[in-house]
Formats: sequence, C-alpha cells, structure tokens
Amino acid sequence: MKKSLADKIEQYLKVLIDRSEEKQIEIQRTELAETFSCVPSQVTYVISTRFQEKFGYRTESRRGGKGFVRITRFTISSDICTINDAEKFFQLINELEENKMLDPKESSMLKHIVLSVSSTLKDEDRQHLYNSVARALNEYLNLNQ
Amino acid sequence: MKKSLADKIEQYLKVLIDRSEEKQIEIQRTELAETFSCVPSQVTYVISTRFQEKFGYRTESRRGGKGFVRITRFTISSDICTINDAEKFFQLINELEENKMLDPKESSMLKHIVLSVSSTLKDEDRQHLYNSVARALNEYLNLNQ
DNA sequence: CTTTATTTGACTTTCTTTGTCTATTATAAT
DNA sequence: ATTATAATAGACAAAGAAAGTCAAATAAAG
Repeated sequence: MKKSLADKIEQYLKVLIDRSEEKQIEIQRTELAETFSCVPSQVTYVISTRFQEKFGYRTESRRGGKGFVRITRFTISSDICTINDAEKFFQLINELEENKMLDPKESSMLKHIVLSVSSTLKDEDRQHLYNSVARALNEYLNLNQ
Repeated sequence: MKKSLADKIEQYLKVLIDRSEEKQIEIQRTELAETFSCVPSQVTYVISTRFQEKFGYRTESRRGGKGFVRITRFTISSDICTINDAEKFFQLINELEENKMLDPKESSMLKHIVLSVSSTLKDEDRQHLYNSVARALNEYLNLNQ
C-alpha cells in the first residue's frame, strides 16, 4: 500500500507515543505541519481520524501562545475491568456528550468517577455498576428535560 | 509541554503555596513581575485565570503603598474516610458546590446518580459506594486543579 | 461512476502578552 | 486634621500566537 501523508504522520506520532515513558506526547501542530511540509489542518485531520477514544487515545489541546496538542494512549487493562461493559458505558457517555445532553466536563467527570469506582469492585459488581449508573443517568436526564 | 510565561508564574506560585504553612501566600504584583521580567498585568492575568474559586483558590488584595495580593488555597474540610452515608456524601457535594468546585447541574446529577445506584445495593456495599465516589470525585477535581 | 478518504486554505476561536488608563491606599507635607 | 504625592493593584483593550472548524478540491477505492 502506498502511504498517504496522513498515514505517515499517524505512524510518526505512534512511534513517538510508543517510545515515550508515559505513553503520552505533546506536539505543536504548526511545528509538525512544517516537519511534513503540509498545512496545520492536515495534522488536525490525522489526529481526529486516527487518535479517537475508540482507538484508545485521548487528546487535549491549548490554543494561543505556546499552545500544544497532547495525545495519550490509555490502556484498559482487561483483567481489571470487563472491557465490554466499560466500553459500552463510555460509548453511552460519548453519545450523550455528542447530543449535548452532557457537557465535556460532566462527561469526563462521570468517566473518571465510574472508572475509578469500578476498579475497586469485583467483576459482577462492576457489571452492575455500569448498568445502574447508566440507568440512573438516563433517569436524571429525562427528569431534567 | 513548552511552558508559557503564564505557566511558569503559575507553577512558581503553586510551589510557594504548597510550601507555606497556612497554604496562603502574599506577593507584590510589581515585584513578581520584575522577577519574571514582564508587565504587572501579566501577573493579574495568571491569577485571574489559574487561581479561581473553581480551582480551589481565593484571592484578596490591597492597592497603594504596601499593597499585596494574597492567595489562599482552601481545602474541603470533610474527611473523605468518614464519608459512608448519604448524608455525609450530600454534605460533601454541597460544600464543593458552595466552593464553586461543582456547578449546580453537576451537583444535582451526582446526587441523583449516587442515590439511585445506592438504592440497589446492600448496606455495606452502599457505604463503600459513597466512599469510593467521594474519593474518585476528589481525585478528579484535584487532577483538573 | 460513485463513494469515501485526503489535502488544502480561508476563516474563527481561544489563550497569552503587553500597554495604557483608572482606582485605591499609605505616607509625607502642610 | 487635611491635602498632596507616590506607590500600588485593577480593568480593559489591542496585538500576537497558536489550535479548531468547515467546506471545497482532489485523489483513491470500490
């Protein structure tokens, strides 16, 4: 397969992430664009298509002077949580966020809390947690229009 | 991350606060500006963007001769270890809301979810839930300053 | 040939830096 | 005591420095 520019940038970033201690890198969009002699929005394109949550990456960024894009690879260690349920729960939250039922902060707060709490539970309790939180959240959102 | 000047000043102040006995410092805006070779309003900018109530800081100041800016880090008084019933949990949430660490919507959403989930649990699991959610929430709020 | 993915560029938003002008307060002068 | 002066900090706005958005043009895949 002939590698597109997007593929090359993707690979470049993934190598950087793999090599990094924290499985996390920070880049400057403009700088990276210069490295690959392309427009900055090309970098945005690569990040938004290849480094989504569903692929195990999270991104944050800051605009303005000394701005950056941070990409983190998160690994859900399969022995601690049943990927299936956590994943479905995350999916639900993401959907709700997309549909503007949840703000980004609310969304990330819920994810953090549920993930953290679930890690203290036994397998069957964990499953119950995802389920009951999802139902409670649904109920709350219905009650509040 | 390439640190902006604002980031550096922020970090400097946070170190000072952490080291202080009372989690409180007093600085002179002009002096600090000189230390960092910048205009005084840069210091104002850092303080107003990074040391807001929602991040757990309060500021006071006085103009004129012997003027100062005082920054206080306030900590949530509730001891998380003892959060093991609904009442204490709700108290914590209310406190966080008063301190602007949580919006009203976030606050009521959390209450609803935790109450609803807890109603499906046995007594000892319920205790555990309040406690682990409180911990996770605290962790989240700390991570996001 | 149609559909999907990539590339590009113009425009927008956010965050930072700097500067100017205003408000407040302690102190010195009257 | 009253007033003037100097020493602060605050408010606000302009300029600068990134990143984001969106849609049109192009290329690749089916």
